[in-house]
Amino acid sequence: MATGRTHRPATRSRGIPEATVARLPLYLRALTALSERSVPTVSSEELAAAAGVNSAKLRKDFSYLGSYGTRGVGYDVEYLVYQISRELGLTQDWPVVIVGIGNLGAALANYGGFASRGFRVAALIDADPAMAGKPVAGIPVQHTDDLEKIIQDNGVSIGVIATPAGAAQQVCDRLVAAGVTSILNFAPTVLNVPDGVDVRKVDLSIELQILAFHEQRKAGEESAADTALPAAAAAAARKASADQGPDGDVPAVMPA
Amino acid sequence: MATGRTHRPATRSRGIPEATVARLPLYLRALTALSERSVPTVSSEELAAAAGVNSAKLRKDFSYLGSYGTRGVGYDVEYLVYQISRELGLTQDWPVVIVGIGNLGAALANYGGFASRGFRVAALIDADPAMAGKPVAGIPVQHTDDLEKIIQDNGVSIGVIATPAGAAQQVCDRLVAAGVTSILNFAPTVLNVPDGVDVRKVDLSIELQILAFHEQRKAGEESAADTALPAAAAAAARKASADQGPDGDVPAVMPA
DNA sequence: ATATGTGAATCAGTTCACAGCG
DNA sequence: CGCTGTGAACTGATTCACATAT
Repeated sequence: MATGRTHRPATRSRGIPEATVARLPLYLRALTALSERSVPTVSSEELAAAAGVNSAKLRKDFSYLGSYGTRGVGYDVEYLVYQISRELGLTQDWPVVIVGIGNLGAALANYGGFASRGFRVAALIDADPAMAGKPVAGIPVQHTDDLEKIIQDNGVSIGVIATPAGAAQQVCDRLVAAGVTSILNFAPTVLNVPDGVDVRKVDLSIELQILAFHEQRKAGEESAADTALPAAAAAAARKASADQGPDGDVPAVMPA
Repeated sequence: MATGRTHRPATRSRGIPEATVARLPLYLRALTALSERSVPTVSSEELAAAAGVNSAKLRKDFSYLGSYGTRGVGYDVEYLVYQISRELGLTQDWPVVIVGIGNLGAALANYGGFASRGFRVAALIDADPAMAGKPVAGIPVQHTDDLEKIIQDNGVSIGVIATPAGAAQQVCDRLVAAGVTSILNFAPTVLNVPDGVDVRKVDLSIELQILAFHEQRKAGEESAADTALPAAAAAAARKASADQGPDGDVPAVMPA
């Protein structure tokens, strides 16, 4: 194996690991903050601390983009901001549609994070005829019937789904058919999409369940889970947060 | 070196990989749907398809929980629902507070995903005195001043931060000091927490930037198919702000 | 002297492929 | 048989540690 095809051309922007891509926005945010404070340069150590990662990882990440630092000195903040922005495709304008203007959709439309950084809410779409024409975040809601036309007229390639779960796949199919190739899904459903379409999901319920898992573990670390405790011990367990062993173990057991 | 932190090879299958934990809610959702349709058993193949993963991964995941399947048959739906629920800590009640009742916080309070599965919105907290007493999703908003008391009175161990970025760390510190040990952060900030506190973040802006990265690459790839000449056809899509402009370097990226 | 950039080592997660059980 | 459960191989990500450049 490994005959041939393994070596990548060392040119930048080819083959950046997914995990690295996912951290670039984090670095960018930290750098932007530094830029606003007119900090001219930053070391991998400092920047890593600001982004909440370790410095070796950060350097490795940046090495995939190219050699943008200066040995013995650090990284030029402005220059890095520009390079990362470009790498992420933020130097261009991305029109986005939000489908499903309920509580969440409306909140997203109003969310500042959308407007910043090259993302522009091009249209809001909802299935409820009563919503049609009503402005949300200053943008009139349009009816689902016109979805395809809206996508095409605005050259939209990124769609946000904030519909109820039951409608999500259907909306997704229509978005994809109309030309959308990236979807951010807030509906609690697994979306099926053809190859070439990226889906990222944001799922509140899943995040909470993951937290609950760890929370449960903290609360009863030694008692096996064989017996489902009635567990109203949550309140009692709270106080245990104060004590944390240095290298752990021997967690306080809390009887109800 | 690194102080050989051997993961605990506990007597039983304690030590479920993080990646597996993150998928359990997905399986649970698929199983719940089957359960509602009164499907008695399901194979790893079918369930994997419903959850959007591959079947080997699913079987491996389940193997960390124990041997809950029957060879030649599959998994008992009801039984698995119970086992996964228990593993995730969903057989108990988790009171949750939401801090920051703006558009997003209100949407979260109204979100159905919260109410289901053992999570209960115990309180809504906001810094705006004008909000105090106003009901959101049927729950009166309380003022930040009372945060500590609210946490303690309700035995809250999971907090959701939906404040503006500037307030998030401060809120986080107070939550942790009051006994919260799991935080779901919607604010676009890296939170610093002591050991023993779990943070998960949900960041719209980051997700969009990741999508933009892939989107940009799709656009650029159509022409650079390794064989074709550098046709200008798809170059139109790629705005080609390729290298630094002759004059200003200042990128026109505005943060928020 | 100092901090980057990167091979090499390590660790985590995924997939394979088949033994083992119903 | 069919389908689970799992060692083994593999792939990807992280961390280490130091040569390298300023």
